[in-house]
Amino acid sequence: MVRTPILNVATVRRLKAFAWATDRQVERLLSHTRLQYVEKRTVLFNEGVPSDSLYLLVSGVAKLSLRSPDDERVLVSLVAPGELFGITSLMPGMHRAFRSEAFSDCWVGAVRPEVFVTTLLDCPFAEFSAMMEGTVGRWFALLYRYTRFQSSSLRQKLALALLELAQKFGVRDARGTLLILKLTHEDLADLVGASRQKVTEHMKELERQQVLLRDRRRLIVHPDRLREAAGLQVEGK
Amino acid sequence: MVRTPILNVATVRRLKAFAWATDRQVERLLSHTRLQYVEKRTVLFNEGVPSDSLYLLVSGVAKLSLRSPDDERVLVSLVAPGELFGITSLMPGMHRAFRSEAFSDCWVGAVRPEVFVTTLLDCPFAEFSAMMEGTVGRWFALLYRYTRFQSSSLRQKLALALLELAQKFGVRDARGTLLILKLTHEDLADLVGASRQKVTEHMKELERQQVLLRDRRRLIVHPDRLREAAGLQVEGK
DNA sequence: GCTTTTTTGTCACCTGGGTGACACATAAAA
DNA sequence: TTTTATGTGTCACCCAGGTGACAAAAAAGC
Repeated sequence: MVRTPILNVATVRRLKAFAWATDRQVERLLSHTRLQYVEKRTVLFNEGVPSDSLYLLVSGVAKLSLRSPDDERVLVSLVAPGELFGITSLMPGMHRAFRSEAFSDCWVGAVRPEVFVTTLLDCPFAEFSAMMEGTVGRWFALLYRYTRFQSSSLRQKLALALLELAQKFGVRDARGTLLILKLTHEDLADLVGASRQKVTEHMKELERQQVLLRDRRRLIVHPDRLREAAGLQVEGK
Repeated sequence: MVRTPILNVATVRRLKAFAWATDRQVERLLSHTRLQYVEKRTVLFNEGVPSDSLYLLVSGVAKLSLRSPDDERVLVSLVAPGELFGITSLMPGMHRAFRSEAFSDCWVGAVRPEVFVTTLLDCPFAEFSAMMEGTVGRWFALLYRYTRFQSSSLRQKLALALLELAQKFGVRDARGTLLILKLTHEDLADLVGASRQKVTEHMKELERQQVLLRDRRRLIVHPDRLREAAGLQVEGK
């Protein structure tokens, strides 16, 4: 059997977690933290599920990953002792962006995000989390896009980028979603990290397939067809 | 000449910015916001400089980018009206991660981050920003790594990943920095989004070049040589 | 309108990295 | 110790996407 570690203020300090918090705060926080043992390979949470806990890795190594469009596992990050993870729980109603599993046998501490915020910050959770969403929410979306880029073909990256643009800059139109900015193929190439020429080829191909069309220098995309053309999940398989 | 837009509560609501804030709060915030016109292609801030302002894009399109190891510009994201950007200013002492410039002529509102936080959240800036750093700081680092991955060779990605691991899991050792986890080449491959075989080849090559060595199944890396071998910035050119 | 500059479209050619296959080494299990 | 499973090292071969080059088409200046 495994020896349960002691989780007290000294331990937290040694882990360099919550460095900014006072001893009192850390103590209060710990009294609401439940320590759990997670055996290697065990999944702590899956991507897509509601997020209701914040985790502190006490010992071992945890792993964050996601499943790419073509069903491969992308290892997003390895979590070291002392790190907080499961941060989506700090944003209102946000679902887990990544799967988390034990890379080696781990001890983790779990806290409810409300407790975490109110203990360490003395401000209502709802306000804090709205603030988080309004400020770092988009950054998170960016990270999400980039992790998906990993292991995608150029065609898929292009689709992903266009979908994001459609969401940000699109207005509904009889023919689809009109992007209200003038983008050159070069801009798109820079955005997806590809060469201008190949972007031109793929764009042409996408026009041929009727998933997007151009009105002078403005793009009109058809999100659903785009998702489909790139083999991204339309059906929730 | 360009007509100055009116920046009032109604405008902010239309932009769907600060959706969670009350009218009073928005009003107060606006009274501390200076509106400025930024002409297309003008740089608002550069990566690496201290960050002392938070920006709201009022109209136009802004662009975030960074310079990759081999000196190419990577377009990280396009910012739409209503979005906040320059978020590094919310974390203590953090420098700008990206360059921001006007993609088209823009109007932007600039606020001091302290004002932003104290107005909308009623909690001391120092505490809030420490909290931010402790929670989303690492996510930010991840985003940073991924944006650099774009436009890097496998060799560079590997170097970047190993450097990150050395920072998280490394302990000083007579021979360099010892990584205290057992990693297979397959794990590394998943981390950088490459095939196991190629990772093996590059790792072997790196061992030959003495930038890393193995003690049984544990890696010992030499961060400086690693950075150099991958052509990353050692000198602050 | 006419020029100049910027984009787009399409080549032919090259290369980094993916794939499958298999031998060898190392570690875990029995 | 022997067996079995899991990593590592190295092939030969293929392909997506990079590069350079250049003509045609659109925009932007004038």
